[in-house]
Amino acid sequence: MSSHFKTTARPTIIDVAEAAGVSKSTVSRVLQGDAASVKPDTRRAVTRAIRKLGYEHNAIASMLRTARTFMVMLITPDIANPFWSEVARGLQDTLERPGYSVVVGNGDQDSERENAFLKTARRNRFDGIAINPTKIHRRTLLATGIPTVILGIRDGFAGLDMVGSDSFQGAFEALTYLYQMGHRRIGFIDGRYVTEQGRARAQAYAEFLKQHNLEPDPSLKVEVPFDRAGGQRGMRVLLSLAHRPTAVFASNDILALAAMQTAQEAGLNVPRDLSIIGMDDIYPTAMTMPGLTTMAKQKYETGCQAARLLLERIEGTALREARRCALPCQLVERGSVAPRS
Amino acid sequence: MSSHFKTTARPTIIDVAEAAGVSKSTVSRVLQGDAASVKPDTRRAVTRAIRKLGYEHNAIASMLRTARTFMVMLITPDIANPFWSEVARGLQDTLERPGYSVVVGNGDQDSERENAFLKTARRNRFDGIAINPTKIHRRTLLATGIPTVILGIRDGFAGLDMVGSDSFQGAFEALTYLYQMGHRRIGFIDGRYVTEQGRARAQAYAEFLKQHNLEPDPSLKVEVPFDRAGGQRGMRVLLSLAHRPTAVFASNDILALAAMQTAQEAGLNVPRDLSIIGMDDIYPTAMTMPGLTTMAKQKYETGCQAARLLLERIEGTALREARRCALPCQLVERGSVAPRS
DNA sequence: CTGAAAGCGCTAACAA
DNA sequence: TTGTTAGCGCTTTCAG
Repeated sequence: MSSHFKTTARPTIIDVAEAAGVSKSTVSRVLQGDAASVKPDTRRAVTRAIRKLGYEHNAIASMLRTARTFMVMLITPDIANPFWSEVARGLQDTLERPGYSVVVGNGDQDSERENAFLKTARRNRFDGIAINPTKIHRRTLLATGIPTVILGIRDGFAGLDMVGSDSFQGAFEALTYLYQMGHRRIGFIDGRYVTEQGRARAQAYAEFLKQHNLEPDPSLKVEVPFDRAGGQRGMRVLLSLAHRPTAVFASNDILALAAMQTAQEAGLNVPRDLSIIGMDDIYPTAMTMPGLTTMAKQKYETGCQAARLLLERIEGTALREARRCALPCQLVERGSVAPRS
Repeated sequence: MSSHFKTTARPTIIDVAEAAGVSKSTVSRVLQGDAASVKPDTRRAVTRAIRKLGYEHNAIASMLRTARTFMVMLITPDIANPFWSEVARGLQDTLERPGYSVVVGNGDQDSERENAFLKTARRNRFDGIAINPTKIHRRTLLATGIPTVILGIRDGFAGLDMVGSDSFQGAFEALTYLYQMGHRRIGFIDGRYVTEQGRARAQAYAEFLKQHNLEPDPSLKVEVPFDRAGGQRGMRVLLSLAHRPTAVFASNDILALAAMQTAQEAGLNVPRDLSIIGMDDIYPTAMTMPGLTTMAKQKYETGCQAARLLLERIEGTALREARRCALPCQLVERGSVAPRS
């Protein structure tokens, strides 16, 4: 079967105008739903002509004229990462109603790639940008001249709207929860960001120990890269300790899941022998046995909220002040944490 | 800190022309890298002016003129589904090089939503469409007049390029693998599609039984919806059988994972008491204990290949014939299958 | 309430 | 090799 698409010359607003016996301004008016300024009869005639000719509005032409594209660029490290794909979903769903499309760019923690997407956003005159910056600086973002919202709570982005999760609160509550379950010797697998960020969890850990008068034991805290191998290594280190922890908090679910797997492979029963709690609440946490207890970040909601801030900025209804919106993490109990035996 | 973005009037090609003392055509030529037809000196002068003025090419204007947008619409049921986000990644990575941006639309198995995205693609004069159609028909797609590639191997889309996985082969090999591991009594948790598709796996199951002279036992095959609850129910039914299977094949990993969890909750040891194999190879399969053995679909590669076909279609270098590309599934052994004891 | 006219910023013949 | 010219299809004053 041969493949071919109709390449008929599409009718323009002028064709419609002729067919309806009016001027193109009038057609344009009904197209824009300018209700008040077009007589019902005229409107009907135009509508009929539109349908008859199969006319389809050319958004490109109107973009050129109005300098509005209804396009938003979303830049995250990787859309295939379930965390970001959920944020993306929230952003898209919220932006869809008012008619925006979103282009997603995978920055891959790479300066050149992030910049390339920024460039596309500028060249294509996008109306907005939502970005989780890894290698991009505040100045660069401001210089685009395009309304921008930062995904994640980060320092060094003054003057830009920001929405993310309250990691400090999340980590603190995770630790407090373990404490309430009777745990006193709590390990901490700390993901090390490539960038400077992410100190919130470590600060929460320190603060937690202090508040509960727990002796800080350096051997209980292990810093690893933010991936499966890291979680594996972190757990191995903790298991090798003469005086093992009874519970472990990991900076995110990837680490926690890998840690749990590692503990199980070592013959431990989770949560009987060891409790584990993570952070983020990504898709796989419900799939394991036991399910992973975690401090859920509101990923979808983050995307929605980012979209709202961005819309206000684009439409100019926002206050001049940059806003910072930290959504709280919420405990989701699944089964990887038990009272200390 | 107040938020404000420079809203300087951007310089146009004319400003550059003036500054460089040439005509705008010349500027346009160097902008398009029309190397042969611009004297090096002139080119340099223009380049300098561009940099000096901070000129940035206006893609919208050139879209209007050239009728090319370098935009592609990707429509899948849900980008937050790890399966589709991987396909998306492949598509994006491949389309990025030649300068295309991709807008992702979440169809949600909803006719209206799918149609809305198609409409956006038309109004914005997108150059291409990649879609996994759930409620959209061939005619509608053809009528867009936009080069389109179907994601997934499906009937009823004659005349359109198509790329997906060979589910029949995948299912057949999964079953054969179980057979080779000594299993003879093999359960089948069959995901029921909303649409008519997806019979390939059931056909493979039937064919497999026949080839190996295994008596078809209706009680071993249970049809369920394609979600976690389905997998759970499927496994419960199989476990309730007087004569239980020793191995189970599930239509996809979501079902398989839920089934495995259910079996474990029932006190079975996987794979010692029961072997389980899935299909797709989604992200969480590596996170469970044991890891899920599965027939991997080449998701990323599907996206890449779809992009390639689409590019050929857009650039008109493709044959007229529609192409159908079925990528083979590959066995990934993780630990949920063991020889029959 | 409707029409005429002037572009938005760029590309692409066609001349020179 | 470069410039001139005529739009791409739409929106938006400004008149009437």
